[in-house]
Amino acid sequence: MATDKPTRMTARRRVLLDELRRSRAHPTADEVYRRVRRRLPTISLGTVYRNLELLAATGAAQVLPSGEGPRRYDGDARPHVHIRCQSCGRVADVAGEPLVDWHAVAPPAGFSIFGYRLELIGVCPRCARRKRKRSPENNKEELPWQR
Amino acid sequence: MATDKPTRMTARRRVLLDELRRSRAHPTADEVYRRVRRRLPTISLGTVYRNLELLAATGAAQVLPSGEGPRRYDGDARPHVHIRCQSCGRVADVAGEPLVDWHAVAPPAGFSIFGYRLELIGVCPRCARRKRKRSPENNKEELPWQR
DNA sequence: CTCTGTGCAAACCCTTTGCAGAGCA
DNA sequence: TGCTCTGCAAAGGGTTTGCACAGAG
Repeated sequence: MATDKPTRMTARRRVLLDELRRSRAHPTADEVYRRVRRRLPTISLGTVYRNLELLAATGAAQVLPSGEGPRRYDGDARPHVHIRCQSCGRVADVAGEPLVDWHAVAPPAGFSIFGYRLELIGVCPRCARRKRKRSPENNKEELPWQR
Repeated sequence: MATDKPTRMTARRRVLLDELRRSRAHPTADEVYRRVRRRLPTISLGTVYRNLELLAATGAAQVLPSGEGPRRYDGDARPHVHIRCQSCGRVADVAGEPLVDWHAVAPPAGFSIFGYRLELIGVCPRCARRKRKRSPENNKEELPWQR
């Protein structure tokens, strides 16, 4: 279950976390799976899901707060802001905390606010280039596990 | 397809939009479906999905920006902030724009920023009450289409 | 009359889960 | 040894889609 803490540091767990930390690509479970199979050819996708959730639950990694498409994971558990490419879904880290100030907002009666989810939206270099060259249509591109 | 504009105002389209506008509950497609069947008992869930996406694409409605769980729709297309209940997923409107200032942030080289997705996180009155009464466990509650 | 909209059901994508055997402490 | 972890495959939730017929303009 997602809320149980891992009690054992197994080989798969270690490799999974290592690969996640090596990547700056904020990969999906499937992308982690494909990459980690180089080192653990018999690992199963279910194990990848279980361990990513487990690592996130223990604070060793984090799940990206929402966004369209498949869930993305980040081996850097420190709180930081992300930017997501509108056209391909690629996610990158952003340096510097954007200012979010909600002291002037009025939540509906009875609601208490204790945080927020923020994600910047933009266009990644690759998609910007592609759009300039090709026609303004064709906004799809798959997201390879990069670096 | 999601990017085509509707060219005909059909009865189902009209009723769907009407019900969506009547609700303040930011319903999921399935919740819209259940409610709209009172007026259109033979409507199909597929039609609800198609039309909600279509209405959002034309600007008559909006899709809530991300969040866990099923997609939610809003009959009020004007930009405004939402707060989501951490324990039950219920969404409500927030009055007043929180300040988000990203001029001091540094996007990765080549990225251009053109917006953000922000959602406040909190606890709704119902869940706050439930937690006070019952034990601190048991965080699930289903989300009825309310109001 | 033509072309879009719709119901139906199957397909799809992503994620979770039950089970029996493998492996860590 | 005992309890967790894992692979496998099936199930599950939410959403999309192909098809043939119904309906708007």
